[in-house]
Amino acid sequence: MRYSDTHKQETRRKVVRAAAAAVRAKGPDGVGVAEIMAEVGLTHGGFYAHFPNKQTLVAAAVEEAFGQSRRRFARITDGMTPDEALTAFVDAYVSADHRNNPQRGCPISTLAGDLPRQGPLVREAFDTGVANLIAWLEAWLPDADPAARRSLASSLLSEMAGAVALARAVSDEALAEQLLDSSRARIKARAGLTEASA
Amino acid sequence: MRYSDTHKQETRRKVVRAAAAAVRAKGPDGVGVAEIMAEVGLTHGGFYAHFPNKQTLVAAAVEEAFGQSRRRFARITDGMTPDEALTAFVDAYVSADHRNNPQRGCPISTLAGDLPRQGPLVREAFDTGVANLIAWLEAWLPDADPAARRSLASSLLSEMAGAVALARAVSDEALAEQLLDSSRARIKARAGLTEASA
DNA sequence: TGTACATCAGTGAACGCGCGTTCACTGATGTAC
DNA sequence: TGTACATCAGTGAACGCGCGTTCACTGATGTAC
Repeated sequence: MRYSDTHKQETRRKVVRAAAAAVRAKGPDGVGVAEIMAEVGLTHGGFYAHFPNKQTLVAAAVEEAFGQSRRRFARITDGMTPDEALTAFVDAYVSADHRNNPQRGCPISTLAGDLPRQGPLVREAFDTGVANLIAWLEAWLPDADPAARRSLASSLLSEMAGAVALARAVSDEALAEQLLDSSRARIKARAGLTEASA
Repeated sequence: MRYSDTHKQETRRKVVRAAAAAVRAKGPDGVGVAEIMAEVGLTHGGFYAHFPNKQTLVAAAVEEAFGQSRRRFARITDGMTPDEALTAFVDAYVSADHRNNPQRGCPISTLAGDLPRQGPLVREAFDTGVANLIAWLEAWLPDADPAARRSLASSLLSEMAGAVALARAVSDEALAEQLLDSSRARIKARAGLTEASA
């Protein structure tokens, strides 16, 4: 079967999107090539018409996952003031919904632990994603000297990613909720969005 | 070969200690039973004289890892005031040394991402370790109402674990350093240990 | 317009490999006599 | 004190399985004539 000009690119896109979800849900080493191909309705043998190896797909999946998050938040926060945007971001990130849906969430909280064991292509894609997100946060933070804003952005990202990863790691629901609630309130306070209380 | 009364228990202990290091270095699914047994000078077949299955060993390894951390910090902070102890803890936790030595570090920053995919025995051991560490931190925090102290302890732990996990995840050394430096300074400030600056 | 052909995305069997687990066996040593 | 025996921690071959990757093949369709 020969296909139209764009068919191959469309298939590749579908595979990358399926991988972006699967990799976040099960980890890079927890999903198989065959599993991802089956999700798109294909067999595993065809994989190598699109990617030289699994690592390349995983790297593309990490990029796609960062891209999805970026686009979603750009859409949601469109037209908002920096304060409103940052509030929306923190509320969405440090939330039970995010905790319960890693497959469509931020790749940082899902994949950080797997990254040290990944190949250079994957790590490069991850580095870019992290640096971009820090820059994004910086841009939303209230005025201050740039170094302090950068440091605060780093610190807030570490707490956000840590809280969500920890909330997923523990099986005690009450503990998970406490971790999310505590960090959500304190992150917003630290970003100058509300007065601290919780 | 028949062995002395305590021989079996000693072997078991060695296996668990080897597993505690290996699991933190490579993740629960990244180490094999044969690899751990070989590290103790044994062959894989003997494993099942000590453990019914791999999950049980991983759970014991997680407990052992938490125990090691707890004992080390109890030793280090012995005789210190709460402020000194907390400072020592944060400085050691959010450090390049901790980042570069996951095999003898805190299991939370290493294993959080793997936990959702682990069996109930492992998750139980992890929950206990997290709850204990939060309680430990609480006890060191300056007076305030208990709910606020608990919330602050949760929040600080999330940032510490997140910063170390992120610093390991990125391959850009400068970015890793920035993540650690930012969080270390801000965590200490938040815990009332120094005036914020970085 | 119609036809023969080349293309190449996708198929599915096969590969080598490492994994967790099983099992028949070994042999040093504590114990019973 | 000396000896025969039972024990059981540890051995190493073997198992079934799933993985990433390879490869000979297929067949629908764009293209050349």
